[in-house]
Amino acid sequence: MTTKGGDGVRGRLQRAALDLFRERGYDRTTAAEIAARVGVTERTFFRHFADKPEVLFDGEAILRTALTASVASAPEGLGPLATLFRAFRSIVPMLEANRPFSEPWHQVVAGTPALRERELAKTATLADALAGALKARGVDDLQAVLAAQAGMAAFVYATVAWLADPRPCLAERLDLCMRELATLLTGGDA
Amino acid sequence: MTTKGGDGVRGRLQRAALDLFRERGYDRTTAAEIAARVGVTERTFFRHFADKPEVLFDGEAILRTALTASVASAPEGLGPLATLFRAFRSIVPMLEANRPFSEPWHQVVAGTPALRERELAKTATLADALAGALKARGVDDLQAVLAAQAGMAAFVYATVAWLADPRPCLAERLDLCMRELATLLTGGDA
DNA sequence: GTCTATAGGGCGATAGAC
DNA sequence: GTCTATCGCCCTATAGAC
Repeated sequence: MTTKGGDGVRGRLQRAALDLFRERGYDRTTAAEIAARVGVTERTFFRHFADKPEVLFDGEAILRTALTASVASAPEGLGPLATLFRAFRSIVPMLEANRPFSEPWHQVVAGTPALRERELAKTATLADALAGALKARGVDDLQAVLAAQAGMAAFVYATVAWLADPRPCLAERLDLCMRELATLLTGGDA
Repeated sequence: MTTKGGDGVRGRLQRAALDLFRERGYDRTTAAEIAARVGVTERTFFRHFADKPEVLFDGEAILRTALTASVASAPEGLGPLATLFRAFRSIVPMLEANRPFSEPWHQVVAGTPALRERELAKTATLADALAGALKARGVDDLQAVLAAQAGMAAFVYATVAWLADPRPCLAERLDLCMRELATLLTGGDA
């Protein structure tokens, strides 16, 4: 859900924002202060980001691209959930490389209602994209939406737990969540 | 996710807000205008609702109370998903009675990014509460969270489809979504 | 209730890249 | 010349402080 950001103004704004949110808290930090730390004006901040929360949510688009590409290239005949888990596993290295940035990022987001709300919106966008990618493979609408929602829930659970404690590793946690999901759906008497 | 609201100032503010959002759109409507239509000041609006979007999201607390009560009173030994579906079925009459209000409400919310974001937050709160209610019955954390998320996804899908088209009825749509959830895994090898 | 700071949009001006 | 990034200033509505 995050990325380090490049060397341009945009990336520097993102890192300055995270630093300031950690120092003073999200609502005690103004967009003008973030901009000032980077040496640009408040107006420039809002040209890069539609609103204040958006400065911390650049990463969703990257994850979305990687995950939908994986779904599209999955072998024929693989079931919807299995296809999704293959996709999640494929981005594990990316997430592991990004952990030093994701860890403080997640702490700030988790502790700030306005940012949690935006995170939910981004997660929903991602789930929608995954459902769409499944539909492109011939999965029907309802199945695609349910698989994407359930799969995302497992992915988020695994990721959050792993950010709180790196052991066991993310791949192991993902496998565990996926298996629990399977037993939930088949084992329970609905 | 909604309620008609009573005859008090609060309920009248909610209905005035929905009307105005439909007439002019959400962002072309100010909190002061909503207050004025009801005959109170802007300050009174913000005494009742923490922020502007909140005026349309009173219903979540009511649903949450009803659903968690149903989960708590479910028969022993019922599986997590079955427990949730029993709860969803129990509120079908309430939702059907509220349909005349929910239908325009959903159109406004679906068409307004700021409101969709708030709706996701409310849905997440509801899912958290359901996971908590399952845990109180002895379901372990991961299973409870996954069941609550998957169940909510099915519930939302059924409700949205039913708001778009009343036939088949909500109860039938719910049953269908629940059954599809169970067959998610059988379609492919996870 | 009143007063105020901040979010965030509109618009034209400026400066460099090409 | 155009295109793009930034600035600066004006504005209103939100929402918190008093």
